[in-house]
Amino acid sequence: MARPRQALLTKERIVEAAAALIDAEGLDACSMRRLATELGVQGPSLYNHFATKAEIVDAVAEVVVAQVDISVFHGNDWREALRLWAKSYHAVLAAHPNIVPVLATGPGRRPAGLAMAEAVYGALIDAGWSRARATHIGALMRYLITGSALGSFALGFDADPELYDHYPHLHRAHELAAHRDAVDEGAFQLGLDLLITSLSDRYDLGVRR
Amino acid sequence: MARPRQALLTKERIVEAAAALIDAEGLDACSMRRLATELGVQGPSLYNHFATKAEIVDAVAEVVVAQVDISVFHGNDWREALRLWAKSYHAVLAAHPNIVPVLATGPGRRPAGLAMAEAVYGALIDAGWSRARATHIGALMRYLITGSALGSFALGFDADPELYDHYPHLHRAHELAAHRDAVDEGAFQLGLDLLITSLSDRYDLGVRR
DNA sequence: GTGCTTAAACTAGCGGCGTAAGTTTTTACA
DNA sequence: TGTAAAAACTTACGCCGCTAGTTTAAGCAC
Repeated sequence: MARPRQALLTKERIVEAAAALIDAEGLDACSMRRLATELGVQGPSLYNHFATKAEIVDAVAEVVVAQVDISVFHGNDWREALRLWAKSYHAVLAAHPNIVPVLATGPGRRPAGLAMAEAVYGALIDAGWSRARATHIGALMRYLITGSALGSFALGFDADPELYDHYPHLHRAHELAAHRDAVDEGAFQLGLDLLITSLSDRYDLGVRR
Repeated sequence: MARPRQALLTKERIVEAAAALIDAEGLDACSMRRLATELGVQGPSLYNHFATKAEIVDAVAEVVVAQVDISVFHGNDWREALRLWAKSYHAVLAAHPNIVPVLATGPGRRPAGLAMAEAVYGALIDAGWSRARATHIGALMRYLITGSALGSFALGFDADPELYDHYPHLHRAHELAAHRDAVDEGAFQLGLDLLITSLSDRYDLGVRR
């Protein structure tokens, strides 16, 4: 087939298919040939629309980050805004866990990531935090959110019960996987609570740097 | 060459070379052929000592985690122990950043990882935290530590100043990379402080579940 | 309308990847 | 001393990202 009368591919179609493939089968499954197959096309044809595979994956990351609600930074106290944003971010990553390793390396040049950084940092600055502290708080929130999204704590423990025979306190660790949601959600909620309440305490004491 | 009079490879030599290669050039550079070359051997020879590449990488992760100081859980108050352990863990990961993605998926079946989980969880249980809360706190610490080790927050922002023209609060974001250590260390220290002091407050109030 | 440039598909192929299979030689033990 | 296991080798398979060159259609200038 040479150039078709109607283009088979668009950037949007490619990104959509890549996102679906990554969600369904993981980053490794999303090879250029496989992705092309999903789109009914040969592998190298994708290079007519993206220069590299990294650009495609980046575009997927972009649409995922764009789903995070940053409107909460308007009209809310910085504490409440931070909490709502973190929950939204966490929920988005929970819905697309396979792309998290890409996001964990930072906003890079992605508009949605930069817009999010702008919103978070701006809100903290406007609240009166020093530039250094606002940066730290932003980084810290990212550590918590991506750290929790990156690998399930509960699933990090092998399910083989015998493995824990020699670790007296871990004798029920093989049950963690069954309570995955409660464990991982509970830890995230606790972390968010602890961080925001203690930041709030400092703030109220006037310690903003 | 057939079987040599003196074995060219041992598990230890392979793991040592793999660790050095990963530290120096990253996970991607550590291919079976490349690793074999470093050891003066052909690629498939490695399979006489390890069944898969994953086993080699896992062994590297094991020796890295084994460097974390878990002796601090003996003879220290749980708060102080947690703080000292977290700093040690953080320092180890900072010294071997390229292996962090492997650790971030959890202890799996690695003895050092399990021993660490045992020490942390055991200390929290012994201090009087409920099983659920001890699990949450352990997970939370891992989120903070691996989250901060995984990707530098400071380096996550592209160095191109023009990129930030349309983000009023980010106009100095391109300078972050230059202060990478201060930013990343400051955020981690802040997070550790906030988490431990607020956990300590709850604990002192008798809220241990 | 004709001709030129560009776009978007194709096929073929390069070097690298993890790993399987089979070969050769040495070592260790019955 | 004969045999089995160990540890190196070579060869090869099917993936991978990506490049080069080809073909045909589309869009635009004159």
